[in-house]
This record gives sequence, C-alpha cells and structure tokens, in this order.
Amino acid sequence: MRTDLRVIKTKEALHNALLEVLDEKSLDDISISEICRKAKVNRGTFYLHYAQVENLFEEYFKEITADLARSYQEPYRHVTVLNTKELNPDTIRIFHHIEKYQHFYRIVFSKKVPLLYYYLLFEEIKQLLLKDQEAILHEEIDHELHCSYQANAIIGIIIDWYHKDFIYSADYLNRQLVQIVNIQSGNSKGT
Amino acid sequence: MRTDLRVIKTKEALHNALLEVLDEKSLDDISISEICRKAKVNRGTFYLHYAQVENLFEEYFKEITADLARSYQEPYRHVTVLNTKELNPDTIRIFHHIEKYQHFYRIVFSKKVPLLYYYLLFEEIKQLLLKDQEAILHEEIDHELHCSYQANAIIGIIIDWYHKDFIYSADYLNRQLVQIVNIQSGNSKGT
DNA sequence: GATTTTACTGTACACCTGTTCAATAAAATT
DNA sequence: AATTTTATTGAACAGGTGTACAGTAAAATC
Repeated sequence: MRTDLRVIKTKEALHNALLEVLDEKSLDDISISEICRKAKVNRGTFYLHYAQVENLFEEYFKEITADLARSYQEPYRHVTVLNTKELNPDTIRIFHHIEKYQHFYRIVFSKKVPLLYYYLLFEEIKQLLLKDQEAILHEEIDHELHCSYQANAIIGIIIDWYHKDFIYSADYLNRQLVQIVNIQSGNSKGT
Repeated sequence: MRTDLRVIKTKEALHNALLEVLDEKSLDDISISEICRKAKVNRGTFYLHYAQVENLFEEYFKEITADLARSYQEPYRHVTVLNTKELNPDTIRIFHHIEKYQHFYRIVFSKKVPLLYYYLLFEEIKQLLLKDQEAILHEEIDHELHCSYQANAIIGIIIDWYHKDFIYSADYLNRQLVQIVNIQSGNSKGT
C-alpha cells in the first residue's frame, strides 16, 4: 500500500510543527530537535523520513510551485512568453504567484538557505517555457539553453524585487518585463 | 595597524586546511573542528574570524569574482553586451572565466550550498552590466531591473552548463548567447 | 479476530556546535 | 629592551547531530 496511517500522522505533525517554529525564527536556525519536541515525534523518526529540516520544508515548497504551474496554465493556454508580438502582460502569472506566496519566497530567497529551492523554482519556470515554446523553434539556438536563459532572466527580476522588499506591484513588473523583452524589436524598427 | 602577523598566519593556515579538505569531501559536510585540526588552530580562534565554514570559503570566492571583473574589463573596455548590433562573441569573457575556475563553480552551484554565493556572482555580473550600459538607457524601463534581468539570464545559461557537467565549450556558449540576444531584432527584420 | 508487517519509541554513543573565561604568548608600541 | 596591547589557547558547558538497535505498538493483511 502507499500510505500507512502512521506515516501520514507523523508527517502532518512535523509539517505543523515546522510552520509553528517558522513564525518565531528563520529556517536556518531551526533545529530538528526543536521540531520533534513540538510535534511530539521521536527524533529518530524524523530521520526515517527526512535528512535535514530543509527536506521537510522542500515538501511545502513543491506544493507551492505546483500552484505556480496551475495558475500559469489556466487563463491562457499555450500563450508564449517569448513571442513578443503577442505578449500580453496578463499572460504572465509568475509575479502574481510570487506576490501571493511572498511569505514563503522570503525564505526561499534568503541567503543562508540552500540553492536547492532556487533550482526547484528555476526548473518549474523552465518547464513551463519549454512546453509553451514547442512551436517557436529557432535554428542554431539550443532550445533548452534558450529556455534556461529566459526562465532565469525572469527570476533575475524576482531577485531584484526581493532585495527591494517587494515594493513593486506584480502588475508593474509584468509591464516592465514586456518592455524589456521588446527592446530589440523596438530598436530595429527605429524607435 | 591593519594586519597583525598572528591574524595573517591563522587565516593562511585555515585557508590551506580548507583547500586540503575540499579535495576529500564536499563543502557542506566539512566541519569546523576538522579544519581547525588540520590547520593546528584552536577552534575558538576560528570563531574569532568566521562564523561558519561558508564564511571562510566566501573569502576565496571573492578573490575569484575579482578575476571575473578584471578579465571582463580588460580586452574591450566599455563594450556593451546589450547593444546587440555591436555584440561580439569575444567581448563576453564570463563563460571563459567560469570554465577557468570550473573547480570552484562546481561547489558554488551545488544544491546544498547557501544562496549567498549565487548572490555574490549575480551582483558581480550585474555591476559589470550596470557600468557598461550607462549610455544605453531606455525610457520606461527601470535600468537596474533590466540589468538584473540580463545578468541572471546569463547565469541561467551557466546553470544549464553546470547541470550538463560543462560539456559545452565557452566559445559555443558565447555564440549561443549572441544568437539568443539577437532573436527579436532578427524576427522583426523578417528573417 | 488472529497474524504478520512495519512505523515508531527510547536509549545510548561519539562527535560537532557555539559560547564563555582566565591564562598565555606573541605581536605592536614606547 | 621594557611595556602595553591583543590574538590565541585550553578547558568546560549545554545543546544539537547522525546513527544504531532492541522493544513496542499500531497499522495492514489474512
């Protein structure tokens, strides 16, 4: 069978305990012992499921990036981000997603946290772009490399946003992204 | 005075010890105790200078990114990366720099390592772009946001490169980057 | 409902962490 | 060369880490 009731219960207890402690202190100085005390779970049991506190947090994070994929694909299906002519600020839901889960992304982008979360976010966005752009293939350009470029460029904007304490609105960043992506075509038209 | 001889000696001993241990195991499971034993330095002394093993490594990293800035500015001064018409594959020295210090960047990009190093690299590249592009300002586009976008896009390519175990040559990636940056202008010309 | 399977517990161990403090030794300053 | 300053040491502390293993209890299976 897939799910032993005992496993579900312990994992739930650990999840709740982590969320409780995350309100008090930052992820990097939460100890396994502390979580287990709060969850009333033996410390040995923790190691049966996870290796570090970070792995426990990872489970939350994956739920959240799942929401990213859902919200991205919902309103306009198969609308490309790179096909600049048709680029509509409303098609990009990434910034709104980050804004919505700001609390979590403050943790994900804090400098003491392992790179792992960054890669999870990167891969999620990259996969969305890869699917979206199956149609638009440029000769001589490695398609995957291109998506890595584009996905991480977007995260670059998010990093800037994070370092400025999320003062911009998601809508503003959408408009900026459209402007940036359109620079070259704008220039070559002579604007 | 700036530099007590004792400080220089201990730091040197710790630096050498770290390099020694890095050949045996990965950064994230090197203990402070181990480094101190090898360096013949009291553990308490370590904490007088650093808080974690990561802070010791950070000193190396900053030396390396200093080389990045040097090699970037040397061959062609003030040649822009974003002004696509003049973009020459030879002007971008970043990929060659990464290739040269591959051994270090394998550590920097490993998923267990703190995000801090990523930010150090990001900021370095962003600063290079910010200086380079003082001339080319686009109305309606936040200049800093634009550089964050561009800097992180380049790192996106590097991440892809890292995940493919650096199989591409730096020259190939330079050519790819030029192609990608030129996509829009190429399209609007009708190619 | 009885049996088998397996998740969890409690205890123990060697080691690492971060901090404190008086004693020492090696610098810098005079 | 004598004195002052300060980096380093060693020892000790409470707590965390990761692992192992036998015993227990709660599931799943029959």
